[in-house]
Amino acid sequence: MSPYDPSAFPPFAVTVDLVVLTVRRHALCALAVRRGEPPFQGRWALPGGFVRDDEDLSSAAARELIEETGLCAHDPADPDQVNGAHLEQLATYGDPKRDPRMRVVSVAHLALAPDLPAPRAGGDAHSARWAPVEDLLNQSGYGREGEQAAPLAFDHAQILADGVERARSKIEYSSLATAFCPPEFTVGELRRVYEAVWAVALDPRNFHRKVTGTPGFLVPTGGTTTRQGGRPAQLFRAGGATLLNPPMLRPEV
Amino acid sequence: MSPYDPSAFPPFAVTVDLVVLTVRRHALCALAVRRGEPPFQGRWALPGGFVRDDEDLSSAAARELIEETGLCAHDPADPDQVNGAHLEQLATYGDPKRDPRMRVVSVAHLALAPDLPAPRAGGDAHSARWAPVEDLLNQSGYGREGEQAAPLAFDHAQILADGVERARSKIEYSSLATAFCPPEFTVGELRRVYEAVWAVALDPRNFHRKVTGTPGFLVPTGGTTTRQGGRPAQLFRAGGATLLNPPMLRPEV
DNA sequence: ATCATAGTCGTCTTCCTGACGATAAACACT
DNA sequence: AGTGTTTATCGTCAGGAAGACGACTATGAT
Repeated sequence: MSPYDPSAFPPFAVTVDLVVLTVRRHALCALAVRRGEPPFQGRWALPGGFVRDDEDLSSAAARELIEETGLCAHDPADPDQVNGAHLEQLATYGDPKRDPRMRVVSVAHLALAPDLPAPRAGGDAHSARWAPVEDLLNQSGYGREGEQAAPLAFDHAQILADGVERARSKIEYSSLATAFCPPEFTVGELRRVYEAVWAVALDPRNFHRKVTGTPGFLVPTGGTTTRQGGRPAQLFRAGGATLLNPPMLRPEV
Repeated sequence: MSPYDPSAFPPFAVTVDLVVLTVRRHALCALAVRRGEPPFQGRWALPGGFVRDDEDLSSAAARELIEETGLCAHDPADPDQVNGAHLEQLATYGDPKRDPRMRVVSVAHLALAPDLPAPRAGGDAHSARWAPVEDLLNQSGYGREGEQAAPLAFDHAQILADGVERARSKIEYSSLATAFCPPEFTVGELRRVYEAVWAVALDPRNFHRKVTGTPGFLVPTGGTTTRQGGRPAQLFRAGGATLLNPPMLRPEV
């Protein structure tokens, strides 16, 4: 058996699927596209597509992210950044039966983005929308417009759940929560990100002490804002630190 | 373009590669096999192989693990356990140039095993051995027998480095370090695992207080042992807890 | 002027950790 | 038996971090 013999190994299709998360209206939301073709025609799914012949996995994920969200450019110098959004590999899903058409291995990626304008549909999708992850994962619940929420296509509910769990745990020990914020943000906005992702309420005073006291997490820009009403707040940028030590503590219960 | 048209997507070969870690003689070691065929003939590589047509990724990883280490059985009830060893997906590597022969996407898995007998060679490998990860990653160093250590084949040095980093961080906040221990072990043995994986020295008294004080981490079996010389130590089994809260703290520097 | 809303600074208590002293129980010597 | 060595285990103390929460500040709305 020659190592070059193509019959020596079974051929697979390889795709990337994207869990794109953002925080809108105090809720953690994911990008979902409606499938225009069978199987699962008309059902919601995660955006994704085939990896091209000469393309790295991360490049394919960045390309799909740009296509689906309209983010403009990818800085090749930082493979984890796509125009302000964070992008990382999540996990790979390869159950032989996960796609009824053929053997497909999907390399899922996780993207965290600030609140973006309404998504544009692309590819084989009839439409795309930001949906609260709670609605997408809770198939017995109802969507925003009162429609019965059907479960996501393929194994995308599992992929989404894994992505949400990754995001929830990663903002504990890294500064990734800032990826959900615009370039300049207030402590309160950052706190609302944590509250939305973890679905908990945090004490504003202890949160303020923690994030401003962690070296390298936040850098004051000097400006202030009144975006949220109330007393004006200092504006910050994300500092250079990526790992928070000690970490943010997620409340019990 | 029909969704069933095989020319609509490029075909890939999909493999699993294994980072199998264990602790031997106070050092973190990985399983390496010597390649018997080109490319990289004669070089050390991680064990691995093609995913079969009807096989899940985790099944393929478990099969390779059993083939390479001689572990006897896989309990389908717990997909993270292979006869005492822990197995989890690590990451997927798909650079178009990572294999000079063809387009190969490799789904790397991480296995943590107690000290096993000398490995048996299998598949296309001339031989297999446990090697300190430091030797395998430090291509300018020398191996145990004084031989010049060549870098690992393909991108396996990167995969191994990622696996080691995963193991190092995961024993901080999970009870996974017990996967490096036999079914019954002492606090001292567990401490030597942490010391080997992190390559640090830990205070035996504080370590003892920490692990025995964390609920669900360790369960006393009632027995004692004198395996290491000195005063007999209590024997423990791994408790049900998987997440350690608060985590073990890795010393700075 | 008063209220509602946010932001920011402090205080107090509790818990956890790191540093390290002291004791206990085995073995290897002499 | 006695002494030293090794490892295990318990205790004490000081410092740091986090939760609970009081107090004050600066805006806009009524």
